[in-house]
Amino acid sequence: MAFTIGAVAKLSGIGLETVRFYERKGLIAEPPRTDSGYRQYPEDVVARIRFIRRAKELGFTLREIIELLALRVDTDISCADVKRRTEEKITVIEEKIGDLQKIVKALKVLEASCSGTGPTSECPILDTLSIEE
Amino acid sequence: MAFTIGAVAKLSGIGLETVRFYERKGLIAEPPRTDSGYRQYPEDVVARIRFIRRAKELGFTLREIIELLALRVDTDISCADVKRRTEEKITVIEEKIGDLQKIVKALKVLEASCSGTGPTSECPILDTLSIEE
DNA sequence: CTTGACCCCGTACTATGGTACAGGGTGCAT
DNA sequence: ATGCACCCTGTACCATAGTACGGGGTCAAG
Repeated sequence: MAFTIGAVAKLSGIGLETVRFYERKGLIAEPPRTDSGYRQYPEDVVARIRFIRRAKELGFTLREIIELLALRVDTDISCADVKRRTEEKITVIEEKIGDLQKIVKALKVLEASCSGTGPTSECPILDTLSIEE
Repeated sequence: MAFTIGAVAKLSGIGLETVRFYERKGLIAEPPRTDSGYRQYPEDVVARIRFIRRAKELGFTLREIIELLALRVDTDISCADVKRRTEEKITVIEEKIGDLQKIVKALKVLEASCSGTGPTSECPILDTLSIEE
């Protein structure tokens, strides 16, 4: 028993339009159709979409997820490639965390410099942003 | 002596097209024009664009920067508003850092589970992503 | 045999922050 | 007076990840 697109969307927790979007983007294969043109999904597409969802939650972009999915079926590629991609992703995210921590630090300095009283014309935060360096 | 758009772009370190883009978005005012239609910028627009650049570096979106710039000239608004916005921004960014740290933690668990040998069909990283929860 | 829920396609639109033309006009120096 | 750098407008395009909608066809229950 094949799934309709609506059933797939419901079971995998994404919108129906998103299923078609993923098909267009090559994340899921074009399914067979009924005579009337309705998509007929094999059950495993739900697992595939859940894979996509989890990878997205872990910060992989759709492009990267396409690559991860391709790795799964390419027997010439070793598990080491997957491990390497994971390590690269960790590095990139850790860099992003570092950037954001610098930003928070700078914002906290600004915040501490402001007493929270008086007009904006004397606001040390805006003053600091306005200073030409 | 007014600046041409090219001079403004060079002095403030952004692209010429971006200056026009900021004008369309309401980040900088429409400048007076010469008879032939050339934009004639007052010098302070350079400082304004630098303000925009620094605020962007601190994680403010263009929309938020428009608001910050508006606060500067609205005398009815107090410095406390600026401080509050800064605090909100700090909170949002700290939440984002927390999310990314969770992601890194999860990726590190995956990475540690993988010996880096063997085919992808036995890769614990892909297996974990594939598990239905 | 009709009504409502579901499906089809194609296109356009959302937000974010720009970038890249095409097809002109202008300003200045040689 | 002509060549080159610079400017103008308007529109379209980039990536990212979808969402919305119009105008139609289909399926199943009552």
